[in-house]
Amino acid sequence: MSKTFFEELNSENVTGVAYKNINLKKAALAYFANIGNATIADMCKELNLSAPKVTTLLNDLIQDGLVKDYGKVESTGGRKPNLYGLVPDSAFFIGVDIKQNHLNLGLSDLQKNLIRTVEDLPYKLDNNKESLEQLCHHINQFITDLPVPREKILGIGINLSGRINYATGYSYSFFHFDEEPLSKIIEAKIGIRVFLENDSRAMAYGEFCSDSVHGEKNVLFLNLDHGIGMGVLIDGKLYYGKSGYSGEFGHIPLFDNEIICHCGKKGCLETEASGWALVRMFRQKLEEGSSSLLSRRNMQPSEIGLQDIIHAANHDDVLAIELIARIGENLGRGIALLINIFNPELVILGGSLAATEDYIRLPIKSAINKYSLSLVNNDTKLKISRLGERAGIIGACLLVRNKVLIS
Amino acid sequence: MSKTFFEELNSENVTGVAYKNINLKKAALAYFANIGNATIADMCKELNLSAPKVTTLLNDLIQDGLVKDYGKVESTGGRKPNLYGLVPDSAFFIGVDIKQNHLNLGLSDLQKNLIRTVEDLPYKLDNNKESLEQLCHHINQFITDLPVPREKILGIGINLSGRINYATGYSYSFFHFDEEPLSKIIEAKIGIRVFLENDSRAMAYGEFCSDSVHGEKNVLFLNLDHGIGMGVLIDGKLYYGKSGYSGEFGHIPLFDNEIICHCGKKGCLETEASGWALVRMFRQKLEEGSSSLLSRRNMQPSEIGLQDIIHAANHDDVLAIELIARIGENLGRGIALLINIFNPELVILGGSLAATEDYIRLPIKSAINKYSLSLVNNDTKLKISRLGERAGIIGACLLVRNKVLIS
DNA sequence: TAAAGTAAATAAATAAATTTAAAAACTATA
DNA sequence: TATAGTTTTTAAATTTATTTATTTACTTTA
Repeated sequence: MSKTFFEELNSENVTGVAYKNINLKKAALAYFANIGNATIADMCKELNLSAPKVTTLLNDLIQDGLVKDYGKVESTGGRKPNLYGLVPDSAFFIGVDIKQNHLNLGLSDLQKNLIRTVEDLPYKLDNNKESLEQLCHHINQFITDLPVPREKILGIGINLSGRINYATGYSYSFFHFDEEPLSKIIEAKIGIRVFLENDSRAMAYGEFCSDSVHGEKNVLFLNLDHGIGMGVLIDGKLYYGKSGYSGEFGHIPLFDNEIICHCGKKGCLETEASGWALVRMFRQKLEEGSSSLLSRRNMQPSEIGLQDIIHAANHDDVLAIELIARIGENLGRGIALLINIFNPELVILGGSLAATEDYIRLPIKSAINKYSLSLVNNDTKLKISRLGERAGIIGACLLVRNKVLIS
Repeated sequence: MSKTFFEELNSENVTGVAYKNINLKKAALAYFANIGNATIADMCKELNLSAPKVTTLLNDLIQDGLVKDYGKVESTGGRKPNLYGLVPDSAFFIGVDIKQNHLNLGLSDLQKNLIRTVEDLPYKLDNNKESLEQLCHHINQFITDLPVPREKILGIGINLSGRINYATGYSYSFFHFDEEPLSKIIEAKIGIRVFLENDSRAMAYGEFCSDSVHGEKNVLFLNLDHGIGMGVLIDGKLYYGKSGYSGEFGHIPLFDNEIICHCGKKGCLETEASGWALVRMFRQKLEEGSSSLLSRRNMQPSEIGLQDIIHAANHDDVLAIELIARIGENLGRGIALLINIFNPELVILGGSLAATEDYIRLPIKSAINKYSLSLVNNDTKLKISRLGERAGIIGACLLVRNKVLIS
């Protein structure tokens, strides 16, 4: 029943009143999707329709199985209105967050509820066909294990790092073997619509939809991990740029050094302000004889990873805290620049480094004050991500939901 | 007649069918404003309405005096359609572009035609009440000299450099004497609605509406003058940020020098890549004994201004060309960063330095290639402004037109 | 506890839009 | 040059949405 509805939703060559009705249905669904449940009166205001029209519209959507009557709700005097909203289990979405060394998978329903997650599933992201095969296998396994019929899953959102052209479904940094776009290749193997997204942008979207954001329309999200990624919300919408490559904040030429970045250039922000840089600095300090919780545990410098340093900092390791402050200061200079350019209401720090909270936030904050115009930076709040590691799967699910439901 | 219409346009507390009709009128006007003239069939497609409805809508607008029938036009076989469009002289807009040492004024009609301009009117922009008084006087004089009745002028757009809060009408860098917003103060003295805008953003808008831009939706405009300003077009709309302070590209901390910028900070892009920087470098070179067209004309280093250097470069002065190339290289590093962040389709170079054309464009281009990711910068075209000095008044007029007509 | 007041939902009446059909204006081809 | 084919425009018919009025449901106050 609902399947025919989603077909109808994307049908072409519909004109006149039929077209308008489809659009009204979309608008109603989008409203429910964004706002949650609503009364007929709410919908009248939102959609500029009369009560009888909204009533028939809702009845149609109830017939389609997408909307249901949630019963009466309190009123400010007078007859209690009925509340209507989406039927949570009428449709589902899958989010896949591909990290360097593991996979996070999640399932959300129509009402944004995260029903099930599988986190830290061991998986090695390599740029070869076996790795891609493995990925599809994991996704398929996840789906077959779900207590949800396959046909109710309307789409899969996959987050991948590097250059992704969201619109065409091409990935340029990973799995770019064929003529066909990567999204189509995975789609063929799984049999459900696939949407690729840049990992940082997906995390950003997850965060934007969370309660970190209250009505702010211009927000920057920074994914502070080994690399530095960014997602930009402008006017309440994700910003892509021409081909979806926007937000390459990690590779802006901000330093005058001789360190070669992963991108092949010199002087990138990532060479002085990323997780890679932190690991490099940390190892170097140890080799120079500095002491740390980690060295006292007899770890070799070359064995030490980013997670170890973050963990050490959160256990009051002075060297880790010092170096994170240095990273933060460098990063803050970069963020100052973003604030001058974007005049955002809010900057959210996410990714694994954000777990060090004020150890990274405060140096960033003071660098922002130092390097950006005060009238401008007074406008901007600086927060730590609420969702942490989960931002990725949540964002992936919500993006697919949006794609299918709203646009 | 048309006056009552614009009142109706902004009337509140209108609901139901009356509200919808006002919205349709707005949509029709916006369509004409953006696209130009159109046939009934075009409007049907655009507004998703039936032919009879569009006919009555157009008749209403014709009654209001805003739209007229432009007669028949060629067809692809079959009956020739009638073309409808805005009545050019049913409404007018004034644009005022305030420069450091002069004023440009312009009048445009409803059809975007620039009817009259007064350029290079001597005026000294100082941050005091006399200067503000002078400004109002000039504007008033311009208006009384016009062959257009005052009541047909629906608004005045004023471009000012520095921090402008477009929404509230406050200017923070100039004329910030009173509690009241500057726009209201000028409005009171002239008796016509006033809209303030940041100068670079207004120029950007002028350029975006010109034929430099063909369907590109994500465009950056750089105002290369004494300072460096930027206007950003995102998804076809001007980007403001939280309070309208976005685009402070000149004050990003990109250099590690000891030069104090106008903003009070060190290391700003403006200290190494602006008109001010060019003048400083040029004077220094002369003092160090370098030779130039200008020194051979017996000009003292301290007398030399930006225009002189631009003029010299365009007359093949080697020193000027060399230093402009250096400025261009520094600027290019900044633009590379913007390209990484925005992935724009187009970057337009405007402002007085853009008049040196390839002398500035080519060094910028090569720095972009050097400092930004190639997959990203391959997406971006780099053009010199078409409108030159006029971008300001055109942008100011068009912004007011937009404000009154569309939003 | 009844009556007055308020808001939501529904029904009937009315207004407004779309559809369908027909007329008008033009092009292309036999 | 007449006729068939197109496309626009207008007119009439029909559908659809809005208004207005009424009923239902509940709150508040006398």
